[in-house]
Amino acid sequence: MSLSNREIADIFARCADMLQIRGDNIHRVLSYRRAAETIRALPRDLRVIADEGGLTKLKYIGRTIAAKIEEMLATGDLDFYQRLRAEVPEGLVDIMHINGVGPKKAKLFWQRLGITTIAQLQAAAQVDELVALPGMGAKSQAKILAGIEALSRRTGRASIGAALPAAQAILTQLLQLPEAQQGELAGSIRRGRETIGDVDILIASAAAAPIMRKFVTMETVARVLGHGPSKSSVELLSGLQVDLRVLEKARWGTALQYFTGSLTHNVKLRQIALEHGYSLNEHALSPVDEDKQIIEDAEKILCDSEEKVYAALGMQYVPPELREDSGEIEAARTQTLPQLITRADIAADLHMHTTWSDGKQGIREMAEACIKRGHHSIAITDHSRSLGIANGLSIERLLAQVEEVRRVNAEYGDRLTVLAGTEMDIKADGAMDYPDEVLAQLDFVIASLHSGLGQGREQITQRLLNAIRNPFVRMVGHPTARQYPKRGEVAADWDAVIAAARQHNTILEINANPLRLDLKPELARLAKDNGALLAINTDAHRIEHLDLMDFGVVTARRGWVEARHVVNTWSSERLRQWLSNRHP
DNA sequence: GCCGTTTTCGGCCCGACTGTTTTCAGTCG
Repeated sequence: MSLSNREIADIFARCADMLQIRGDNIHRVLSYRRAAETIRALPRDLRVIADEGGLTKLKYIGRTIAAKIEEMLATGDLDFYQRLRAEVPEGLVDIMHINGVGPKKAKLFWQRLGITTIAQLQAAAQVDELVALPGMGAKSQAKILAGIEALSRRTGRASIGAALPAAQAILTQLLQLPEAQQGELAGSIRRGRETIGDVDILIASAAAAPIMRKFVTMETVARVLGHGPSKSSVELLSGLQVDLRVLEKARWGTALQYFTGSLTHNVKLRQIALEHGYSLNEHALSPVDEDKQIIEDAEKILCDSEEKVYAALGMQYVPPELREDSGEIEAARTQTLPQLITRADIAADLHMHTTWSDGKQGIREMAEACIKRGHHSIAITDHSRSLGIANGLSIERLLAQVEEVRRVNAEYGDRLTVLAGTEMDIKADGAMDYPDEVLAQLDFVIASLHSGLGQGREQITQRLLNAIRNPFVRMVGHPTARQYPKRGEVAADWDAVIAAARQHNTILEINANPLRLDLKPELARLAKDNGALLAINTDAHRIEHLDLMDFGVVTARRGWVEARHVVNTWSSERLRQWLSNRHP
């Protein structure tokens, strides 16, 4: 049996943890961890890349790790991993993920008390066995117990759709304090990642204490995890962890850059700083000598904006969404970063539902709301007849809706173009849910996967290709069908899907709903690099959902997407023109 | 174990907080 990208990444991550517990060279440990991250973010199947002989061209994958990938692809297992497991009990990896426990403590519990599972550790803590260990005490033991409880409460990472409003609410509260001069969200939320581990907030102020005090006493705080003069951490009642840092306004640029990350982006930036003769940290650029030691009495460069940090390193300003060490550093050094799409470029929304199927508002209400949001065109795309649970439209109802849409469209004249469409199911057997003669009467046909999502790679790929090749299908909706945290993405040959989409001029959607964000950034980037058209749509089921567009735009930006790649940035005229041509 | 606009060898980011310590190790981001 063969292993998926995800499973291979997990095995490397576990190897890294076990190597670290064993006490191996930390840089060797980091190599495995970086390789795992590379594989996790990969938009393509490792097997395909391996067959092309391209494994060692991937970031942080050299000859040794490539050989291990080959072994896993061929045998479904990794001898190196099995040997590590024989040496280091695997339960220690879980123990290491308890907040406050690292590799050293995990090893200590194992070697002194024979503990190899979280349950054993919890039991030992409950009968005060940990306090006697070197470097441990009553507080450490209590912290570990709390950490175990937190781990069981934790449902994993929060969706950005849930985390962003919570984070903004806290930022707003803190900015109301007279001592707060400036504030912003940092970390993965600022980079627009689909899921958020914890929230980072930065405030500029000359007086940190009152801001920290306010932060740790907010009514949404469940417990205070740390409380120092420049940094505090809390866990909210919702389980979300929030970190706050307060700093001088003069150092705002270095601090915001530092705390926005990502880790690997920052590591590279620091290396570039050293090439320029500076040590870069959250406080300043500090001149260094030949041994890379900071020259104590030399004058440091303070940056009050991120632009100044990048400029000091001879680089273009890198938008936060690109800071993932996926080529943006190199592009910024050669002044060749893309001109990323912005919310202002979006002029249409081509995927939304109404009361005809499972939406909450009628066609006119959605149309009015879209005019308010500045769109020149929308597509009404209710569910098709197979999706009974969503009140999908029979052919008769669909044709009645088309008439209704035509009337509404006529009423709006030049103010708004309302396209008659459908979000049609790609059925489990690969057939389209409406016959071609019905589809021919529509302006905009979306085809989406809603059922049979557990099928194998070949079958799913074939279903997507059927849709893409259908002459009436204009777009594939939420192509991977993932829904966070309910289900992962379907397995498919995305190279083939994207190539067909390009050949047949079929749009691939970036669905803006924060639970989907599908295509994900890596696939969106692959799609635009290979010449496929994209659209960013809200899939709104009610008026408020129309405002989720920002999440889609951020996801597109993370995929290096420019306005020219996205159909719903086009003018009304160009869109009409494009739709009037039957595609090949 | 990876990587290379000084390098195929010798590096690999660095500061804040906590708890246990009397000057520091471990953890975290």
